Amino acid sequence: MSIDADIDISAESAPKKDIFYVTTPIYYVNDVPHIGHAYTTVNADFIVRYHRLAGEQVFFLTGTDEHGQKIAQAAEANGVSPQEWADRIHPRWREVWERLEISYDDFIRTTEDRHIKPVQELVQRLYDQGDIYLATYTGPYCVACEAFYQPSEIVGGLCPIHERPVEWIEEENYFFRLSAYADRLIELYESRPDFVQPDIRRNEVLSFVRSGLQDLSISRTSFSWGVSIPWDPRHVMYVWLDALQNYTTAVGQGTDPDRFARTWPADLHLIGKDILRQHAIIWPAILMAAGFDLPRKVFAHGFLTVGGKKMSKTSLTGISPHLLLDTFGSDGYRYHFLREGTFGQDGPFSWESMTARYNADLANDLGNLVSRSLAMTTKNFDAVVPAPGESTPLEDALLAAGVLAAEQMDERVRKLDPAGALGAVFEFVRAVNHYIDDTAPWKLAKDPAQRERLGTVLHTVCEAIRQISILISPAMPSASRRIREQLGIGPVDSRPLSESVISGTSLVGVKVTKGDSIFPRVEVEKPA
RNA sequence: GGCGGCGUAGCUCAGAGGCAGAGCAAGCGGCUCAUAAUCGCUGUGUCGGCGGUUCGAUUCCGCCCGCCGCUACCA
Repeated sequence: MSIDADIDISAESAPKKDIFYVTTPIYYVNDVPHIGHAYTTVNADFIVRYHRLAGEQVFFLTGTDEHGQKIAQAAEANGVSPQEWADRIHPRWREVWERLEISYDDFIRTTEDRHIKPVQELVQRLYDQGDIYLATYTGPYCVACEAFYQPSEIVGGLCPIHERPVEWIEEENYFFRLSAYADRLIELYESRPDFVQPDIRRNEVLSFVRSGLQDLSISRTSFSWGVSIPWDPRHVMYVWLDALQNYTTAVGQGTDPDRFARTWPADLHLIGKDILRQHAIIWPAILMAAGFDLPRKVFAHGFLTVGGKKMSKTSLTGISPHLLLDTFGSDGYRYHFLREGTFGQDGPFSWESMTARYNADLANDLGNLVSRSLAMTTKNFDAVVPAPGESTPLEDALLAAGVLAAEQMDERVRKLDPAGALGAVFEFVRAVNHYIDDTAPWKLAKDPAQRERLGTVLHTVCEAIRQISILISPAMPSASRRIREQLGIGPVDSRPLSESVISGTSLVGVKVTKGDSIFPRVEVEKPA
């Protein structure tokens, strides 16, 4: 026990993990952003903003993956160097994230020194300890995929994905001993069922690993646009080996031990289901080899479908985030992709359903609630929130509904159910509209004897809108801000919802300003 | 072929061994403060098909039909 006590003392001085760390994938600068990318990032931002709102310390990372053959090819086709190409494309991503109000704390680019150096150090270490070895690999290779295939997969000499001829390549490659980690990976999935979520993805990963793992080819000599292998510069790293490490290099891997200790492991790697294997198998194996802690959770969401079909690249790029942003704004955009469908499963996307949902929930229910409430406050009390008189069971019930919404939201965000979380908030919005109908303040206003009662009702409504402005802030930061401006109050505090939502009568005497509609209705016609 | 998932109201989806649910859309009514808004009321569903276990299954099991995912490196 005395030995333990000594350890405790030293542990006390060492920094401990105290930051909630969320990542998105880093996006390939080969592509311009489409709504699928934004789907991942918007959901991550919602989760992050919620945790910040609840008063937690958070670190939110996104970025761009800038190495690999496809980028070299794209650069060449455009007559510039790969680095120039990456420099030119990567702002396209930042622009979209700006417009979508993505509150990332850091944006990492894999071509930055702060990334490359620690990556090389770690890979060198894995080589030195025997996790990486040299071997000759021969097989069919698709340039577009940047990947070798199993001979059995090649149909008629064509790549199964791109349907173009594969090249038969013999290459001297470095390999990572992925197979050596199979047992530990299986143990990981079994002992921590939450590591890979949803369950269906966990099952896929588990059965894949159980079927046996081959070692992973982690270097290329056929092109040079990548992080070079430090002990053998003829080779550059396979993009995933480089890219995955963004999650650790961004938080101090090999450069800032204190920061690393406070941030790593990631609490959540949010990804699309297409890159599940890299995150659920390769990445943990690399981390095991490196001796780092493993992420707490890898969550793979589903894809958007269009017209009931899997979204193709062409249909995806056909729907630009900018087009939707022009019509619905960042709030409408974010709301739709958080609220519609079940996170984790594939879900349909259509302009019609997005418009319908926007008008029903945002314009009619919430926007109009703000509008009617502030109009009545303006008309009856010179735009100053009145002091409440005695409350009735109606007020008590509404207060309880607000508290319930906050509780349910908390529970559902932590279960990674954004749609459910917002569902709870909008149930409260409906309850407030209902309350106004029940109390009929426009009738009270006609009877001078009911002046105090009218004050109670309008105070209660304004207070409820204040609560709503807090609850929607992770989903719709701009709308939250605009509502609070009209209410005459400042930005949302960062503290537990139980405190901020239930904070009583702070609005009395505040001057409100009925401004522009928070959510103007959108016509159904889709722009050409 | 192997492993797994899905099939519930017009649409998107919840659900659970014991009287079938929500939101949207639709219809009717109320109200008039508000963004033709809000509030109330109203449906129809052989809960994919056929068997089995059970006092009782849409929920558990088997088979079948139809979609889909994974099966070595595409958000």
